[in-house]
Amino acid sequence: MASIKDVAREAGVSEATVSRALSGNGHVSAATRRRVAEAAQMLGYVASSSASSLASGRTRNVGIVVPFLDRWYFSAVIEGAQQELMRHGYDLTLYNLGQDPASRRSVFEQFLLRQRVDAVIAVALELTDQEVQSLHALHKPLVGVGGPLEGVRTLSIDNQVVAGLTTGHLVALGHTRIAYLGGSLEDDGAFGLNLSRRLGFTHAMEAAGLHAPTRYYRAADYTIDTGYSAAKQLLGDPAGRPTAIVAGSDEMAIGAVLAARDLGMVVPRDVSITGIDDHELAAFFGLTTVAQFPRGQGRLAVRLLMEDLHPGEQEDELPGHGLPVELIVRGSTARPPQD
Amino acid sequence: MASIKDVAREAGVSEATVSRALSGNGHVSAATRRRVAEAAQMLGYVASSSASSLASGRTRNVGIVVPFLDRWYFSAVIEGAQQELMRHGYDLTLYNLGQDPASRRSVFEQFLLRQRVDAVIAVALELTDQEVQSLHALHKPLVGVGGPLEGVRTLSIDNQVVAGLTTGHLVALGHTRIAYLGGSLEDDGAFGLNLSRRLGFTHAMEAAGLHAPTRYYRAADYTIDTGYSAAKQLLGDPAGRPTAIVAGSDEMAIGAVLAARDLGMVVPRDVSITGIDDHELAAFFGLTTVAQFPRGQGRLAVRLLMEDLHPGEQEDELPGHGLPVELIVRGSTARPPQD
DNA sequence: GTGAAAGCGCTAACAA
DNA sequence: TTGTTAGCGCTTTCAC
Repeated sequence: MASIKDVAREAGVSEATVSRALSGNGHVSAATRRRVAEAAQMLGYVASSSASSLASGRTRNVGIVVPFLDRWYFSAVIEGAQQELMRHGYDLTLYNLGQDPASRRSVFEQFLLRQRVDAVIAVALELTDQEVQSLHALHKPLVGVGGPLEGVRTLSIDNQVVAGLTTGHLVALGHTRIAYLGGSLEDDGAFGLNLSRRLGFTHAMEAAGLHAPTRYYRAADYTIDTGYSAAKQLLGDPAGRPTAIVAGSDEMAIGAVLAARDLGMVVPRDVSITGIDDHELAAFFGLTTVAQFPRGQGRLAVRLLMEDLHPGEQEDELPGHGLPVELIVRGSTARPPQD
Repeated sequence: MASIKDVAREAGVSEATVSRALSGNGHVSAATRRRVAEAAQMLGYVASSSASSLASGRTRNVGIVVPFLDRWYFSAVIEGAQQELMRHGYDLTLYNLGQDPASRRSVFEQFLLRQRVDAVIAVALELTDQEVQSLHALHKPLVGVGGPLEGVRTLSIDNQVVAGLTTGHLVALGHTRIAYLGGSLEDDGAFGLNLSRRLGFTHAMEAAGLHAPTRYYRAADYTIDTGYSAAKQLLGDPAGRPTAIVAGSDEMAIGAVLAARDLGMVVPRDVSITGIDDHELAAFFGLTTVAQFPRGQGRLAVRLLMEDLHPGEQEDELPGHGLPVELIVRGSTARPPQD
């Protein structure tokens, strides 16, 4: 492995100059810069990140903490963050909390403290006060994605608005008997996510002068599976069943679509169904939904961090809290059956 | 941030002793070790990874290179690897090749060369010769998961065997008109994955004295979407249609299940369908499939690396090439219709 | 614009 | 078993 010393010798300059020329910090004449660049290229020199980190105190690495990996939303956020980090020459180190409490603890008490990262992105995390403390104690730039953390800047869509959008769409189509399929309020650890979406539904209904009876509210836990079961309950009894279902996520909506089909119903002729997310499967199932853009959220989180890490280099001002969302109308919604 | 010097002072020993006590390298008396541990605990000391890396040449970090993130298989492998790495006190840095050629190049020419990782895991990568060269040029332990790389140890299931398993299952049920739905042979970049699975099917058929006509071979590209279309073609014509479909992946199989339903067929009464993977959705669709265990593959990859990185510490011998697979029989397969 | 030199915080000989 | 010492390879003052 060629070292900075080799490059210096090859280019006929001091190590300090090589460092300056390659990093862009400090003034170097154009000619020297070129000579150094050529020497580095020739020798295949790439600065050792540990030496550089130790000397400068910057690691060019960002940590991302997630509660799961194998869900569409999380991997999309990670992908977006990674892409943007790479553009800035940063690496991404992954901390997955998982379900094991011991490993969870060690993330906060060991891994994040090793001075390996310059900043941290926390994705949709539900943390104890102490864990939030640990994050703040790092004294490093910190940004949350997808869920508010005590005293942490967070990128989050307005869940109430989002649920209102799909509900409003159905109301506009003429539906009056609309049911809501969402996360349970009992274990709404996820930052009031369940509550916000449900409130968005209820408010949009009220705004239209409508009211959903209690039995039209069904709980499921964001999987196709539980969405399927809940929807079967909802649609099983032909008398007084809803003509539309607002689901709190695409997975639950897909479950509802499949449940309707299994009951011999045709979507959207017999029942309209909406989701939230624009999940990768949403298009296949022709689901009307509200897209949020997790990849963009990951990218944006990185941009915010870069603003802290390299002040004055931002290319453009960044949007604040209201992240973009978009109602995507597909084939799963239509006017209610005329009976 | 407390440094090793602070701990040394607090514990009344030299820095070297602190290092030895905390890292476990070198002999330290039990009493000293305890004192050092207490001092470290008290001061909240965690060794700086860059300083430690620079001095020791070891980073306690492993790089994982993947072509995508947002697919079930990859995130599962990553999750498994991450878990196991954490057990060993290692971090995981993520390199996603993505579709942009420039970023792809910089992974091999910049990022991996920064001495940030002790070893590399390459997941289902299709690399150019030059890229493989770059990996070898790192002179670091290297292991592939899910696809052979020139001169790299690789963990891979036997795709031919796997396809043979599902085919054999259908044959045993009495099916004779069996179709194959798999990746196209034209762009079989994925290490002959498409070819191997198809061969597994063909051989199992031959072994049973059966033969599938050319029109029973249909190409799709591992998505629900394309599986759906291909299956519709296969099942659309009631005359001479197959009684069973062997799909080369669960996604394609799920597409086939949905296509059959849309054609008014009942699975498995009218047609049996099998997949490969045991994807997270397989259980919901009642899919008979062959499970491979990507999480376990990620874990195993790490174990192999740890054997190189810390020789003589392995807890148990590791299995070699034949990774475990298991035929999972669910409701999507049954005896063929009696006509 | 460039060089000399100190030092980032740790580990690993080597001595004792 | 423990301490002393010399780096690891870079960055960053401070001179010039």
